[in-house]
Amino acid sequence: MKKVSQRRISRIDKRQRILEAAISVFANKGYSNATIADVAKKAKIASGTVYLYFQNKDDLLVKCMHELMDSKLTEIKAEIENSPSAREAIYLFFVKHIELFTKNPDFARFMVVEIRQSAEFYERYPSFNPLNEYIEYVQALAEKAVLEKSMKDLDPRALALLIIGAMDLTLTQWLIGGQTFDLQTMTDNIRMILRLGTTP
Amino acid sequence: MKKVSQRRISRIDKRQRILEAAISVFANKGYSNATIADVAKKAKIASGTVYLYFQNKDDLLVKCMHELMDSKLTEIKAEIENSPSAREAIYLFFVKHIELFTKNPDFARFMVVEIRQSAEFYERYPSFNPLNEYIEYVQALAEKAVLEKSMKDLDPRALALLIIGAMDLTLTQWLIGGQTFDLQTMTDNIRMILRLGTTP
Amino acid sequence: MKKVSQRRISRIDKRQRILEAAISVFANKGYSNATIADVAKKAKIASGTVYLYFQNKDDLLVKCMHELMDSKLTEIKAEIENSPSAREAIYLFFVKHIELFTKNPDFARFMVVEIRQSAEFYERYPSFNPLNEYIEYVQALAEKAVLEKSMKDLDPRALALLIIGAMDLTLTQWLIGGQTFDLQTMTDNIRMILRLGTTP
Amino acid sequence: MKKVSQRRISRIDKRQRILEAAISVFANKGYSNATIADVAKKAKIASGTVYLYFQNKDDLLVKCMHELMDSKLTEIKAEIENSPSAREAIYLFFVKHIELFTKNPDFARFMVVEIRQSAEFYERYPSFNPLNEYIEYVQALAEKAVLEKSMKDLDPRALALLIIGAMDLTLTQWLIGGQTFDLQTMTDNIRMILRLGTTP
DNA sequence: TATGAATGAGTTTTCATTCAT
DNA sequence: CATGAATGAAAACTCATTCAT
Repeated sequence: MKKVSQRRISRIDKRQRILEAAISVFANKGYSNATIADVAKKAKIASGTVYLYFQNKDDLLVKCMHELMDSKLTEIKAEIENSPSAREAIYLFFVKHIELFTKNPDFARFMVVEIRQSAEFYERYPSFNPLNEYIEYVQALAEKAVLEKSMKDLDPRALALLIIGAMDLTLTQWLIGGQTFDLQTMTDNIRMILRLGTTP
Repeated sequence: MKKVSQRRISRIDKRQRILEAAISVFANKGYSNATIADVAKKAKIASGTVYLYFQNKDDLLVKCMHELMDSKLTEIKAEIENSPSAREAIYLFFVKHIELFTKNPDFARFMVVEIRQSAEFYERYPSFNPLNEYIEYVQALAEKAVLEKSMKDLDPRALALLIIGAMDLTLTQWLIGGQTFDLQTMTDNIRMILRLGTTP
Repeated sequence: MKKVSQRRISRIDKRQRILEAAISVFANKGYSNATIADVAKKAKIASGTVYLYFQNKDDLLVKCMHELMDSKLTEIKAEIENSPSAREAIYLFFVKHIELFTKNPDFARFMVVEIRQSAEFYERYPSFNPLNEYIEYVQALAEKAVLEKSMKDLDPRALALLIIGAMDLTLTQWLIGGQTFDLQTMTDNIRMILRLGTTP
Repeated sequence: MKKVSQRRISRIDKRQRILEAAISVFANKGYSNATIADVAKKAKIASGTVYLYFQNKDDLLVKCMHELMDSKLTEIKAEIENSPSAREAIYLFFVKHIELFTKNPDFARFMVVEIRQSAEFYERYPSFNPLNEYIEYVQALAEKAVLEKSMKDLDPRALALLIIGAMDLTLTQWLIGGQTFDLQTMTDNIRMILRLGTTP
């Protein structure tokens, strides 16, 4: 309402615009081949401006990661919070994730391609493991499912890796294969696996 | 024994030395951050020599990929060919893969990190999808397992993506987490999942 | 006076400075032996800056050519426009050209040496024939002279090639011979030839 | 007849083959863009072999120059030695030169393009001025013609530069223009000029 | 805040030249 | 004499980052 807060909003907007531009550019050209000038052009700002919002190119990548993963995880969580069981929640997690990322191939490309970086990158940014939150969330759901007895007694972390690994590779193949791919079969099979060995 | 054959052997050796150096360097610094000079230094040759064996840096990456994937797939196949059932073969595939790559972290790092490249890279090298052979092989095993009735009736391709996706993410987390990770739990759970819904 | 116009002027200045540096460097080392670093050093800028004003080294050469030929041709035209006859204009063209280029040996060297490029260069830059304008201009003068009856009935194009060919080789020999060369004799003889076979 | 002399012949042949290959390659790609490997390939020898016959790439260029200019000058001289007058000899010199070089565009290209080298090149190879012999020969003919009174009293050196300059530029334009060019007109005009101001 | 011109370090790639065979 | 694999110096070009405006 006040000018100041309007300004702040505009500042946030600009930061957001840069992040979105960066995700798109990184997704399509790859982090190393993308230039700050590319990002600036897409965000319709001068390249120097990027450095008013982010420390450097690496920092921009890390912030893109968190931005994307956090916001998507929040969206997905919201959509599955009313699931009847933890098992169903895991299934829905898979489905919603696939839905969300196939709707926006740039996000999918970014997640699948850029999330893996060199060993050196991990050393430089030790906190950088954007999949962790994902894994931990699914792991928590799996723990709940086991307690609920809605699922066979599998190790929760193992289950989380299985689900997210499958999700990730499914998206990868969908992207590489020119997006011709039967995603439905994949989700059906995941549901079936989750039900295996349980009574209902 | 003859000069000629000695030369040819040494030529093959040199090519191999370059490939191995490249895999190691790419694994640790990432493809884009690695320089041809790094690779040459590691292979103990002059940097120009790399270009006698490979067209350019991209070509070197592609050849590393094929070299690594083909040779490892061959090794794994050899080890599991006497499995009592296709189901067991799939399980062993998982185990052997994990074994083989954790024994050589450079290979693991190379596989999980460098196998993903930008959309532009895939457009430039349409044949570049090194996981394809892996997926197809596991898919074939899955088809056999379903026929054998040793496994529940899951879609073979879906199962292949599940297995390899899990394998890939397991290795990724193992690498990122500083190689402290209970791989045994993971393999046990995979075996359990493969057995789910079957009689024996 | 305003900042903006100052900037623009300084931009044009810089482009011009690069062109002049390039002409000098190319003239002395030859296009292929000259490096962008040489040019930048002479222009007192960073080498990357060259690429803000020119696409690449070839482009820089082509632009030097046009810059030099166009500006010199304009200068010469201005000096001979009041000639009493077309025949005299041709003679003056020769004299002024020699004067202009001997005053600045870099230009001369650039013109006689760099104007010839490989067959490949002409294929890549089909518009690149900087002598064309020169030839066409003299040809036009020759046509006029024939109409004026101030000259014998020679083919205008042939005459243009004769004049410019002589001019070019004269400069070449003057340059190679360490600039000891009787240019006066040459111009006198050209005048005499132009008069041959005419009444006055 | 003896083995030894046969060998020597084969040595000379190989040297000749290299020279011819070099002229062709230099003519088409330009000296700087041509590689020793190109030349060797064209001469069907190994690249190292070039260095058994020539000191280095520069030396090869200089030797090509001399080879070409000397042999062609000799040919032309032989063809015009029976001319009725020195004036006619000059005219024939022009005609034969054009004939000889248009018959072999590689030679023409080489002569017109590669004969001009950077100032640095002339400094490194002070004896390198392949046109000199040409000029001196025509100059001598001109002196004779003046004595014979078959030509107007022009400075012989000036006339030589005029003739050879015209010749050179005529070839240049013929080459650049894709070899569509009326050479006959040019030679006719040269003859006319040579006759100007003389009685017969 | 925002700009975008300038910088110059860093990288891929080429190729003349050498030398072991 | 002939070979051609290996070398490594050199050069075009790119781009993250800075800073004067």
